[in-house]
Amino acid sequence: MTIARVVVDVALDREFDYSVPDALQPDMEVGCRVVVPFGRRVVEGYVVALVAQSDLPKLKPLKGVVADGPLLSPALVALARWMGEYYCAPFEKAVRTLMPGAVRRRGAKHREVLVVRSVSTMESMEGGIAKLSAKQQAVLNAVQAEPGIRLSELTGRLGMSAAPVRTLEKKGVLTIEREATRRDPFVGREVLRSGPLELMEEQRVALELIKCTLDQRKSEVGGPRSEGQASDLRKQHVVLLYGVTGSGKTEVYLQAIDHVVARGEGAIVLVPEIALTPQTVGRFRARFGDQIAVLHSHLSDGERHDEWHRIRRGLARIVVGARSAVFAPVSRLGLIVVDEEHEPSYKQEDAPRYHARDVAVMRGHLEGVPVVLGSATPSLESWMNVRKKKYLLATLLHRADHRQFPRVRVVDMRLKGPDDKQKFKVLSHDLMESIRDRVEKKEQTILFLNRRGFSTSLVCQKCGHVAVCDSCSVSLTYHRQDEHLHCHICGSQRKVPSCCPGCADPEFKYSGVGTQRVEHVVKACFPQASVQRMDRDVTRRKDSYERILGDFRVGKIDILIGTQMIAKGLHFPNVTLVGVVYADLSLHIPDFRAGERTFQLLAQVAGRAGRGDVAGEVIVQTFTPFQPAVQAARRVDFEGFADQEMAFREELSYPPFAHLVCIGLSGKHEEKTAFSAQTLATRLRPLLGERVIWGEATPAPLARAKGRYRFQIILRCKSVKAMTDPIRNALTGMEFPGDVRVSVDVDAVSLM
DNA sequence: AGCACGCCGACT
DNA sequence: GTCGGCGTGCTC
Repeated sequence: MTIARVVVDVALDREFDYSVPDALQPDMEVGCRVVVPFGRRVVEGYVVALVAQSDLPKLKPLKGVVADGPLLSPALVALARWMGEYYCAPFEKAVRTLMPGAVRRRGAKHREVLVVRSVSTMESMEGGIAKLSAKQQAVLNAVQAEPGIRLSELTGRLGMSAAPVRTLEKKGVLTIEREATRRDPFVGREVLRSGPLELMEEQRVALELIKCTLDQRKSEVGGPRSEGQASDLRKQHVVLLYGVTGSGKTEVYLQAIDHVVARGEGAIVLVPEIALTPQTVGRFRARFGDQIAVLHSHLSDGERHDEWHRIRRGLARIVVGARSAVFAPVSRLGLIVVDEEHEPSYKQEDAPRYHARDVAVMRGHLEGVPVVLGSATPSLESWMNVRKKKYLLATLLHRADHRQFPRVRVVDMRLKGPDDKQKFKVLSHDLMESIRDRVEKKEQTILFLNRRGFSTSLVCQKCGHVAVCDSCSVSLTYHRQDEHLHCHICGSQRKVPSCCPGCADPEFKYSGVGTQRVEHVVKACFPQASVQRMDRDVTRRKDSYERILGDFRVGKIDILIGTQMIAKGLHFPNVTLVGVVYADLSLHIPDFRAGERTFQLLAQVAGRAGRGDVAGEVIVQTFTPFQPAVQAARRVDFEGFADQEMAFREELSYPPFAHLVCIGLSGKHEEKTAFSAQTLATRLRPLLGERVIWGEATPAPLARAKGRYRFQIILRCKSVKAMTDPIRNALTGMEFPGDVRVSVDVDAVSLM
């Protein structure tokens, strides 16, 4: 007798066994969607394994199999299993992660959520509004304040079960409905088709290497395995494509995909969320037309649902998407590309906290498919794998667009001599003159600063009081536009006080610089130039992102000031100057990767400058001019930087020389949370092997966020299992007081 | 997640 | 007493 191990839709972090009736036996496959009795109910789920034995003596029989075949391939089920195991997450959660919510519900073209609304006041009056209990009143107030609020959101916020809400529904005061979210199409924009470009020598070599791994796999699938010199190459299914900015990595991807598609196979291209712009997608659509499907977080559920099924049915063979697209149900997958593989946004920040690049490598391994990782500034993890000969390396050191590398100048911003006022100048003399020069020549300038707002903080000069967020341990940022103080962690905002809350003095001083301040200064210095700021505050309105970039492209804007979002992959030929206003910003975050981040950022930003005939210029303002990351960026020297940084990492057993696990605990009560962290650490410690380097339970660098206190325990070891197995053991059966939540972050990319 | 069960205080 | 509110535990 076969037994089906099933993960049910109703979220329980468990698997359930059912016996399979003979009649259903033929249709039974791993990945099938099935209907099962569950308590007094009947629910749907997925078959994740077929086994012969069960721990339980009596099993209920399966009710049925959903007709349209398995939604998950066995390879994807295996991938979920690995993911749950490796990232210390429940298997059930991993399975759910493989499927967009929009797809999970059968028959529905839309995802449905439980949404609560109050019935119109007239009707609820009949029910007698006076008779409500305190809890019910609280529910009603919350619902009236926010009609259409999600049930889960409501109960979470009020800290109660769903029972009072259901009671109110019975009374007819509220309605709880399944709400369907919007429909389909992605955009009505047409794209001009274009053919392949001619490759330069380096690109050709890179493409050949990728094709070689592709064909290797083909022969492997086709015939019996032949041992020999080829086996080395076969094991290495990952190619790191290290190519400087402008070296034409994308063209290599496109032609590799072409090769795959010609064989009737599909491909997945992962792109960082922030780079998933219409331009990027357009480039792929121009080459492959309707064969392209997109998957990213800005799609509506309906759109995601439709794209997903287009992929599954083979109507679209090539998927371009962000992180979660690594799970796209491409049948006959032939290639996975991870562009900008070093990007931290590939890490999911809630469970399962997977890294899409690493999942891609694992999926490639499970499905016998090559994986191409591309970057101008590879992660040290990938670089290490190249050194250890686990990955193959293809290098593009020349620019395909024949642009010259920009000249990078580092400007020392430290105060010299007593004449200097104790004042941080936003723009140094050098940068100012360079901008003036471009404005006169009608060339364009980009100014980069990785911080929004006007000033970092509001400081009282009398008593030193600093405006701090009530629920997060960060100082508030002053935004000039609305005269408000904003918290960049929780998003709360308040009016600027008229006098100091500490000593009632009306004198305030703003310190630190944000993009708004830069905009202000630049506008004052160059009144004749047209200046535009671009950051999350400006871009919130839909389409403004594209509009600004459009204006910049056609030359309506002379100087563009912005954060991260202008640093990535955008290419404007008339930009001949890039200024980095304050390079140290990312250097001072309390994270061992600060140097790596800074180098990557500077290298990316520098890549924006220069065109064929005019060498671009990059001016980097810094207070730490001799910092290795800054110096390496000046020379555009990734390998030199990697050598130096690797030595430091090795000495301290940091990644990539060990894996790092960060256990995070958060809660509203500081003592309870701290105590939980200490208890967990004490319980965990004796379970850890000698090879694990462990830290004490300490407050996280961001000690409080959104009203929750945060503590962490950091472990390092060459073996992930040596950490996750003890963690799982320590955690089982452990109860935490109040609202204390625990998260386990394997290969954490941010330790904030 | 949803459905019973059973314990509580507030009323006929 | 009984009834409704609401926390708790279970689902192969």
